[in-house]
Amino acid sequence: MLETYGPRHWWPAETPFEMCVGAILTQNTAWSNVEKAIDNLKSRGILDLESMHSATRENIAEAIRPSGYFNQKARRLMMFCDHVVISHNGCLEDMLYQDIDILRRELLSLHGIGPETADSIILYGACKPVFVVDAYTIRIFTRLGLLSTRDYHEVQDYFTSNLKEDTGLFNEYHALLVEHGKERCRARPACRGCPLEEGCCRVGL
DNA sequence: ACCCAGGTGGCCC
DNA sequence: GGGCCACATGGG
Repeated sequence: MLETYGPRHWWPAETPFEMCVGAILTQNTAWSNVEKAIDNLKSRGILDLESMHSATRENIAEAIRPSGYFNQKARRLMMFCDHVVISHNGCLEDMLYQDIDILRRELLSLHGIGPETADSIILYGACKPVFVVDAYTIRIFTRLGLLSTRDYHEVQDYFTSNLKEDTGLFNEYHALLVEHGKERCRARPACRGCPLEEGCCRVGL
């Protein structure tokens, strides 16, 4: 995948806060829609912790409308901001640079942040070695016959017990799996990220 | 007119 | 623990 696609340079964000916002906005949503939402937040001047924390829910919701689930996600973003302000004196870095297990439990305690969003923030926001599992990862490895469970932590254990614990490796691997998973199958367009047929995708297996 | 997208939480059994 | 549902916009 690395040879085919090249380094992905993830996460596509200019600040840790923007990274966290993107992680929430991309839940079950195409990244192209998230980009529109991020641009709207930026042009409204509410893509930093203090500004978003003091913004109204309506203003946030209107800005992120293109990313879908905008009412739900506006609340989730506000709760994330509230948490950083209340529990970390408004300093996101203080939150991110904690012990990795403490940070994970803290993120999971927030409404609307589940295992994938939490791990994305830990890997790409805090730069700590946690393997991120998503729908593409499960689909690709199930098709390869290497996975027989869809349980998040069982899948995660499969990777972390077979890979060197390395932030750079985990960063690139997950990003490449997403790139591969998005690729449309040449033979059968309905099939994405299918590694099973000759010439089906750009990655030969 | 479909189907899917870098999930999560609630509810049911 | 697993199976369904709501949440919502935009692109193929």
